[in-house]
Amino acid sequence: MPELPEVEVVRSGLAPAVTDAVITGVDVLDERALTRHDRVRGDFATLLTGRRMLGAARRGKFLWVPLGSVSGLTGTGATAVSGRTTVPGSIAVPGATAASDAPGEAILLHLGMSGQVLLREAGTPLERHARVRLSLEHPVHGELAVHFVDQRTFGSLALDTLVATPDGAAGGFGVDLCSVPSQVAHIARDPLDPAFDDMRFFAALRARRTTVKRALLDQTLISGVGNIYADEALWAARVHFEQPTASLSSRKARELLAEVRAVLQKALAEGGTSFDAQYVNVNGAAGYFAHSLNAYGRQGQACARCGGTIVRATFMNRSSHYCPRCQRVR
DNA sequence: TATTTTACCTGAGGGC
DNA sequence: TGCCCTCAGGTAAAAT
Repeated sequence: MPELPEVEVVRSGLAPAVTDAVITGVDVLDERALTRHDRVRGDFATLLTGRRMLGAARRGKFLWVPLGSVSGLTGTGATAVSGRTTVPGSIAVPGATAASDAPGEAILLHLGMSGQVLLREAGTPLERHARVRLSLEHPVHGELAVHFVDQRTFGSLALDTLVATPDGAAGGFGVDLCSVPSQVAHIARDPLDPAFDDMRFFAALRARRTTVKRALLDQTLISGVGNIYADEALWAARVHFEQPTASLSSRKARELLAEVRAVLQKALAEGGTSFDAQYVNVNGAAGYFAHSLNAYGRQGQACARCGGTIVRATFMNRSSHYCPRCQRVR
């Protein structure tokens, strides 16, 4: 499932292909892929066509592509047929940097449960669950296509407005701009973000009247952590998933945050976690971190640390995996 | 206001 | 073989 490492793998693969590319066409194959897009702003395809992409950024599990101004050719021939908007002719503007390129908008993207962003050569046949296709003209790589593929349709794209970050730091990983899409503004920074405030996180943990795994999954407290890496970090820190946050000692809270960072970084180094075809990088390749899991999905198997048996418990209508011998509520 | 629960969604896999 | 049911889980809205 796409959590921070998987989304970062997608971002880093996407960035070189989209930076300075111009969107020459947008195919919306399934409107459900645009549930985050506010139709009042206008038609998604029309709004995007002719825009220049300035890079690829990420905070937690959210991705966004800041956009430059509409190219000079937009409005000279953009057509929309059955959801397809196309600007005829070459509209690549390599190296163009106008004052109007100040990014005020971005393509927002969330992979949901099963979303994939695939980088394809122009004309590549669409995948079975392809929802949106962006056709690009890149000054170096030429014609490219970005396919947004999503089996369960929990993922979504939108054109969103960028808003300033309250702390004045860069909005996310991959950009220097001190702004984030409005739909990401309420999401906390992720623990790999240099601007993540450890002390603020610890204070929030103490103030919450909840349990530790709920807190780790709360994207307004710390972003990027999902069910898999929450279980792994809790296992590594020897913390039970139902430990009340207010009862965590300062030392244990620091240890837990360190383990969250460690597990995310290790997963990132291994290309993310793939259990099936639901997570792949922009080239369609799977990650290897599933081989390194110590708790998630290992119910009935021996704990690698103490030899106890890993248990799967029901938690928030999903699952939680832990070792009852070395992860106890204290 | 803070926290918890539910809806959304599709395909794989198991049981009959 | 085919049908039905359960399960997976991130986000946001609804409920408590």
